[in-house]
Amino acid sequence: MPEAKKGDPVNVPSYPHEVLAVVLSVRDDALCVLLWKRGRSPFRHRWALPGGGVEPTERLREAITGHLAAKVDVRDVAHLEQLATHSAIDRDPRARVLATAYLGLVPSDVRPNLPADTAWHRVDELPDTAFDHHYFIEAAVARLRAKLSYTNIGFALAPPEFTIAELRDLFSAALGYELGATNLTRVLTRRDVIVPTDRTASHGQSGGRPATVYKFVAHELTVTDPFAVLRPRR
Amino acid sequence: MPEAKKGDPVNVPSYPHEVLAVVLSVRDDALCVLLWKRGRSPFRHRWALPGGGVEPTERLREAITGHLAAKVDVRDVAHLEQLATHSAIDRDPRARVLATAYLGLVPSDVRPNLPADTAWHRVDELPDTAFDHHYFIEAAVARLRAKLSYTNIGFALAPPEFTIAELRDLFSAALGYELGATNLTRVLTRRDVIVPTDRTASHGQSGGRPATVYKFVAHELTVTDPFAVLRPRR
DNA sequence: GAGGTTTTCGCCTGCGAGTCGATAACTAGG
DNA sequence: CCTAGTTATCGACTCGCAGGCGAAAACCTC
Repeated sequence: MPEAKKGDPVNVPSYPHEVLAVVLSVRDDALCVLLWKRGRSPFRHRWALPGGGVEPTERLREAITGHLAAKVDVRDVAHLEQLATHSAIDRDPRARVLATAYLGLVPSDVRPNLPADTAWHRVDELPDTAFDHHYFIEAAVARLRAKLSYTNIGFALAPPEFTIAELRDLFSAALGYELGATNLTRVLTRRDVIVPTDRTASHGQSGGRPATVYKFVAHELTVTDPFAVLRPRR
Repeated sequence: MPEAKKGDPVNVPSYPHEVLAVVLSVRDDALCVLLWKRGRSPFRHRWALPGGGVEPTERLREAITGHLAAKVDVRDVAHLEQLATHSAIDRDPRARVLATAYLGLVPSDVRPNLPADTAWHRVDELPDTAFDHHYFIEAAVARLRAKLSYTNIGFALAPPEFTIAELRDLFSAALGYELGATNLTRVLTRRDVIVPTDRTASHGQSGGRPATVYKFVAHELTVTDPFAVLRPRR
């Protein structure tokens, strides 16, 4: 319970506050979310987002990073951004708890050792989830899909290096619909989001021309300016 | 202090939580934010965002709506959306206080009667602000400017009816740069964001052809799909 | 009705998205 | 070693929308 340090005391009400993470990743050609099966009431045996409380010395981002460490190696989370804060009075039947959710992304090539009660679930076949967690999941998926179109956020879903075919499959899985490899390549290279390396991959598949290996230019989020509309005159 | 109601108690720490509002509007051809001059320490005489605590019966949105009622007529706020939650340990020198900020928009034609300690400030000439409030303001301005390009959010800044010239001035002020009226009209009409009415405005100016009066089609936020990239194949 | 002012329309440019087919570059099997 | 099969990549094309400019329209005032 924090105490006033100096000046007039702060006179705003306090509430328990938790952080949650919607960790998304592409597994087996489908966009998946990391869920954890609750062992205790309420919502016993229902699937829930990983998360927990915030220590007095932690900021929200540090708190969710700490809670995730128990599930996946922290270095596996390639991107983490705040999503939203929910405040419905009865979102937790036990007491009023405010919740701030984060969106986390894990590249498709990392295969964290998950605890027994934790598993990936396809976002298009979600089980019943605990509390209001499905709202957070929907918001996270919508945000990811939107940002795939106008940012380089794909870097957080893809392996360090990949072929165009792999990237197309990755984007198709994340977006939920098929798309053409030709155009994907042109768009992402013209925007300087991806670049070809000088190597090729024999791909292990049944023959065929070896594919050029590509990589993302940056591993921090950059935005391709949203629209050509409403640009500065002249 | 809320108590456990049923099941195992919630065991996550509590923190004072406040809501803040970044209320933006175009005044005198400039994008402005509504600020309030603090009368007490800390940050005495510095400008701060309106806001306050959250009552146990209120959700965050209801709380900020209530606090805003003291400054502007609630019906004047044409759009309200959550921005972000800040959690820096010492963002308030008195105690640790979490803060959730909202973005509010007020049409340029409404002129609320402001209390004596409250005023509009141009966002390009901000005074020193209290706490971490300038971060919220920067985020709000960036969000508004981005959304002007790919949503119909202009409805919340514009009067119910307007001419193209007025709308161009409004967008120019909000975006911070000049733009052409021709293209603005075409883009917004093609997207069905604005429609012409059957009336014209003599405009009160020094002669000239009367301008067609336009209006926004919808008064709720709608999104023009973000990009043509990465569209479904076929 | 003449001159000035402002809006609006039509035509032009250009670029990026998207498609399709042709060609390149390999593997496997005779 | 040659051929058939497979996959990747490139080039040529279409199309729709952003953006600009100038001419014409529609008013006002004197």
